Amino acid sequence: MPNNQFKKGELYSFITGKASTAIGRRLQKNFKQANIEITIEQWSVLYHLWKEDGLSQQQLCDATFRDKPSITRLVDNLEKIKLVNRTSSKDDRRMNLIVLTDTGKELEQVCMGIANTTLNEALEGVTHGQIEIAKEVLQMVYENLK
Amino acid sequence: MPNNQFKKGELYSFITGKASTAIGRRLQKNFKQANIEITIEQWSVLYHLWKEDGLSQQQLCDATFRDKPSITRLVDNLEKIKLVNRTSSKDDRRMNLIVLTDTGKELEQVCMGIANTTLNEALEGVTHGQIEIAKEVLQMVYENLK
DNA sequence: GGCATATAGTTGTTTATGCAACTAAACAAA
DNA sequence: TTTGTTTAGTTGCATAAACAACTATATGCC
Repeated sequence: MPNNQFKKGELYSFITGKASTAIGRRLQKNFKQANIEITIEQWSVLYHLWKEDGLSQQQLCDATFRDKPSITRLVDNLEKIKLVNRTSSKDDRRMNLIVLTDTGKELEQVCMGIANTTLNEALEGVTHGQIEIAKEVLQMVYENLK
Repeated sequence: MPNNQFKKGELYSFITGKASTAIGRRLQKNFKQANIEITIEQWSVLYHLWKEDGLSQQQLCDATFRDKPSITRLVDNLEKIKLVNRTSSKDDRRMNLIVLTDTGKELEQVCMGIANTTLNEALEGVTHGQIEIAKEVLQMVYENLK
């Protein structure tokens, strides 16, 4: 992909990822309107726990593309608002298994509903084919830089 | 775009924007390797000043999709490392015009080179057609949520 | 001119990120 | 068993984001 195929202005949109930023902001706003007081970062952790409860912090790092300090502090804050608990693993005492509280579990339905609504707002007028290609490109970019 | 066209796992990539995050991190790393000590957020401000020097903070907000406090503090930090100066406008004394220092101007060549290289790394193996569609989708998402 | 309103920018607070340095447990090799 | 290495997680520090509340200047209207 030679340089000269890009105009500077186009380059910028890619790097700063304004579209995904916009989705994140909208999601946060939609959570707030539903009186759900969690950040999108917290949501992204909960999202993986809803799929599989009791993940270790390291597994959450891999799943959310965050580093260990970020997960430490996100889990700190999720514990503070009583949505998850740390329980140290019996197999390997180095590991914390992060387990949803009942309140944490109860949030899944409504949060995933809001996430779906938000995505539909974001993708209005975009065809299924376009979405598939966009996903492919994003995935390739991610793989290239891994 | 009905809900059932999305699997949950796909939804997630869109919202968290891991690809653009990855590009940002790589860019930062490439700057660091070239001994350029600026953040990608600072770069995104400089980028617009290189295109047009003497923008107001409000213009930088619009250009970078950031809010006013964010720009205030990015300009604070850019002033601290002596890459820009605030000069209050004579036409409208409410406005600060942000002007590149000589050092700030000198960074353009090498920084834009690194940005281009980074983008080429990121987009290796992605066709021009795919990129065009991805850009369209991101633009539509942004417009939908504006 | 004087008052209401809009606009430009700043400050405070909470949350999150990235990096480096750290502790503690597990594991592997001699 | 002791020594060195890897792995899991935490802490400290600087930078940045989002939101609300604030100051100061400009503008529009009577």
